[in-house]
Order: sequence, then C-alpha cells, then structure tokens
Amino acid sequence: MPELPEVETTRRGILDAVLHHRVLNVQVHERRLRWPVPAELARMQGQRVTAVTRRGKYLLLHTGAGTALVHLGMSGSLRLVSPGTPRKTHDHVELTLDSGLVLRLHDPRRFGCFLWLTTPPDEHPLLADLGPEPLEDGFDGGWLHRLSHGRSAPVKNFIMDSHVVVGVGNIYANEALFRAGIHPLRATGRISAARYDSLAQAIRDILTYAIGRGGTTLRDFVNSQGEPGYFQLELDAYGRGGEPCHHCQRPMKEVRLGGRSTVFCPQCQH
DNA sequence: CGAGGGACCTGGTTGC
DNA sequence: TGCAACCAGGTCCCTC
Repeated sequence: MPELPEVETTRRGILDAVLHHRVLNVQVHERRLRWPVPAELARMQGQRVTAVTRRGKYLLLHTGAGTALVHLGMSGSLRLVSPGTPRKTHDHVELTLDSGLVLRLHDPRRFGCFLWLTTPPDEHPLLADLGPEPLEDGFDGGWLHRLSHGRSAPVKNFIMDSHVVVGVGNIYANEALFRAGIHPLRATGRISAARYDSLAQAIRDILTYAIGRGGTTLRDFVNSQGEPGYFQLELDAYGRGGEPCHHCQRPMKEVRLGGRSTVFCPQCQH
C-alpha cells in the first residue's frame, strides 16, 4: 500500500524516463478508477514533461498544456516497461514516451486516479486543503500541538488526517507512535507540546528512513522497476500484534480503530 | 467545526 | 475441492 515513501520512491524511479521527455501516446484501457479517467487526458499527447513532483501521496506530471495528477490508491504502482511488453491485468493507463519507455499505471483495486488538470494544481480541490509536507518547513511539534486543541479523537486518527499533515498512512502512523512512546488511542487534545515535538520528529525520521530504504514492502508495492522495497523487515509495530515489543519484550496489542489495524505496546506507549 | 461511518475495489486468505 | 465470507485500507463524502 503506497504511503509517502513509496510514492517518493516511485517519483524518483520514473524521473529519468519521464522528465524532459515527450509523451508520444496516451492509452486508457480502464477509465473506472477512483474517479473516471477524463477523455481530456488525451491532450497530454505530444506534450513534454517539464517537472515530476509530489504533493502528499499525489504525483504530478507537469506539461505546458496541463498536469496529470496521479494517485496510487492502495494497490497502485507505476512501472516502466519497454514498448510491446504484454499488458498485465489491471494495467489501466499507459504513457508512451520518447525516452523509449512506456509508463504504466497498474492498480488492481482501482482506488487510484489519473486526472488531467488545466488549472494550477495547488488550487485543485484534491490538493488545495492538504496539510504541510512532513519533511518540509511548516511541519513540527508546534504545528501539531496548535491543531490538537479541542480535539478528542484518538491521536492516531489525527496524524492520519491529510488536512493535518500529508503522507502518514496506517503503517507509518503505527510506527511513529511507537517510536514516540504515545498510545494511539490517547485523545489528541491531551498531549503536551513536548510530546508533540517527539511525535513530529518520529514522523520525519521514519519517513526519511523509509524513503532511504526504497519504501515499505507490503503486499502489492513494487517500485518503478517492479522491485519490492526492503523496509518491511524493520517494522516495530505494524503487523506485529501478539509479538514481543522490541523494547520491553511484552506482547504487542492489536485493536481496530476506524476499521484500521492498530498495533501498540501497552507498556511502552502512554 | 469535529467525529464517525459508508462507499469504492479486487486478490488473497480463511472457514465451512 | 468449491465456494462464500472476510480482510486489507487511502480518501472522499455524507450525516450527526
């Protein structure tokens, strides 16, 4: 399931094949993604890609005529293949580039999207209200603490809210809370500024580390070369319910929070 | 405004 | 063995 490190890994992986290259052909095999792939995406044909950027978990392919806005959803990946490579089931959209490679969106669960924007991307409804990037200025413990005021929902939900900070999905929310020693069910508004400093630092650390390792491998994720990441072997919390805590060796507890698997150490997290 | 739950979707796993 | 039920979960959207 692509989270921010996986999307960033993908962005870096496709950069050489896409940036400054011309889109020779746009093919849509399945329009029914999270939102229908617009017919206007055809206008990308003939355009040169001037930038490949990321906002949260969205990838943006900029051209002079507009911007492709891509989200990988839960099961999506972008792959680079040679022209003529047989299409796999669930290869929904492909861009043929003059770099000699074809960029394919593969997304079995179709939670992703492939939109075409002709207005400034930052003003698009999907991007306009997003919170700060966790690895850039504007995100720190002070930001979290200010926003936390008056909120009673569990802190895990809080840090997974893209209006608060982008890019923290279920896996890294579990991991960051473990590292910061904060109980995932603790009320958002009942956490000190100092502890929010620790949490913000933990979020930055874990995301930075995961990017450095090429993203997490869980189920479907593969990078643009079709290779898995290697971070999964080092997770402390996610997927470790019932297993010994890496700090105190007591069993990790697993509960469901908003339908999401939530794993923590009752001893180490308060 | 915040909180909570439904909806979307398919492959893999589990259970009968 | 075969089939049904369930689970994974990012994000938007609706309701309270």
